[in-house]
Amino acid sequence: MPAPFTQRVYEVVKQIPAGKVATYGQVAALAGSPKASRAVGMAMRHNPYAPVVPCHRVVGVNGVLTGFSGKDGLVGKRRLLESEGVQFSGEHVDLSRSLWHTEL
DNA sequence: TGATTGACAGCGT
DNA sequence: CACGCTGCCAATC
Repeated sequence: MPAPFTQRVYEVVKQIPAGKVATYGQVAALAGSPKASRAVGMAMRHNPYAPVVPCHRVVGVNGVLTGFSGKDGLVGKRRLLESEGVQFSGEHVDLSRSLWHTEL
């Protein structure tokens, strides 16, 4: 049983709609700690709730697909996100169009 | 049980 | 505009 914070992160990430992405900082903030972005990454890496938690929809601060499952694997997930409707700009997500608007 | 690392983010130089 | 340092939370050794 991981920390309650991890569970909160899991619930937040779970709520990310298809075609959009959220940053670690955003998820961490919604989880209750804006500075716990690293802990969010930890939770995603271990992903004890996979595949319930779409960790591929969680990106870095600039929408950079960092981590996940290997550098090469990012390419495939990038296409997957595009299939969901996420707009990509080169090696990063177009946050201007596909950043998850949590305030809705 | 204690110390270090890790899928990050923000501010300063 | 690019690079470096610090702060935070959780997990692993």
